[in-house]
Amino acid sequence: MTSKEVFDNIIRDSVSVYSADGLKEKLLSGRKLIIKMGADPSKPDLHLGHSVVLRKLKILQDLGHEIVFVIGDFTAMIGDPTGKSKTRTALSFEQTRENARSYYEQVTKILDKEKTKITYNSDWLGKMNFADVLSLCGKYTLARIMERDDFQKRYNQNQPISMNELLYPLMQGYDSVALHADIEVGGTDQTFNLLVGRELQKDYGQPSQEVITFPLLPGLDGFEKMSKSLDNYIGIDEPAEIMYEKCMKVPDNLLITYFNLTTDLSEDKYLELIGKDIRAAHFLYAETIVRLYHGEDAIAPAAERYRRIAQGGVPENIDEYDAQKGSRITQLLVNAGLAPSTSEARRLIQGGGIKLDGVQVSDVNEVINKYGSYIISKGKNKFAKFNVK
RNA sequence: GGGGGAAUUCCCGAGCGGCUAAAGGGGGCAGACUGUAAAUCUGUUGUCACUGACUUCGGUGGUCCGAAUCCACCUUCCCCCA
Repeated sequence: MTSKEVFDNIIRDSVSVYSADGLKEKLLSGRKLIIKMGADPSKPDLHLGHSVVLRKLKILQDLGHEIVFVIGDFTAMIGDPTGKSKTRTALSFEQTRENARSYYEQVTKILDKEKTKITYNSDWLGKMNFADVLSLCGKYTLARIMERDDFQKRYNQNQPISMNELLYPLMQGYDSVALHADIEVGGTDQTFNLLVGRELQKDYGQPSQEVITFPLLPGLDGFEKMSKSLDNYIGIDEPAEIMYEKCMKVPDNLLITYFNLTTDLSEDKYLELIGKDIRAAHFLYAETIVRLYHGEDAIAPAAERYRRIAQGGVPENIDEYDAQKGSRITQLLVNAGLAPSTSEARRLIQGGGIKLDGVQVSDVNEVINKYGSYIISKGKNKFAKFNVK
């Protein structure tokens, strides 16, 4: 793609660009641009939601621009700005480096290893003294900070907002100053923070970065945005067969969105199929995603496994556990992680959700009293094999 | 600094001395129906050695035969006044 084509591509697929003229000018200038993207320093589990932005970064990278990830290790030391988790523990230095390594590894499943750079915002934020901080704070006003919708919401609902949280956008914005970023990209939920960077650069006498926001991918539940903690995600690191299975679970009404945001297929390849045979369209989607992250060879085994389970069969390669003769089924369920407690295991049996070698278990006290191998299943697609010796 | 309110199980939220492992909703899990989708209906949702026992209602200590419910102190949050 040429710079012009990339520009058109971005304009088409982004939600907003601030400003489009500025972006066009920078892309056509022929300069090597510094493109920033912020990254959470907690243990990364990148999923298809992240891939939406990463895939655009790849296009920019292919044009020769420099992609810089900012690991927010300094910001993480202070706490969680969303107010959701009060108990998030501060990460140690070693943890942040370890997580960054893992982040880099996942990110380079999409991006070019050589052309991708990782930085840590503690490098500059950690060196600022109180006078520097005051000077930074002086460049912004409370009213402007309070424009951020989650601050506003929490304020109106009488939820606490601590002072350091108010500084979050400033810190993230200052990252752009420190990097001399030309462009910053992120999901639409990041809009406010990204724009603060734009303002701050101006205040520090730099040209303002261009900000591009991309749509958030809805999760498999069809309501929330895709996220690890809500367990509604398809991870880019997951085994092919899990990916395949999850792709089949994408809600029907979101399949177009998923095709659009996470694959390279052109609309004519899937729109008609979705209208005609939604199930076939799901298969196409699953194949496309598995091909993208695991290659052509991974498709057939994953599809085979899926089909077997869909027909009520038991897949190959399920987790195996040793068991003692006389063990209760409830205990085995806990051992295999199919139930978090024996109480839950009992409920599952009472609810008819547990099968032993394909036969529904009806007695919560049922015991395995013969030697051999047994397959216990929970629901339609969770299995564990037990070898009783 | 002064005054007033609040803290309940994953979340929201009822309960205000025994009938309370704690209403109701959301979410989760399982069952039926299906395409391992959605919608709908049903069950379930503290733990365990499970017809019983144990631990839970911000924390500590008390009153009482008995406390999520009453008292004292502490912690955190919100509101109003300054």
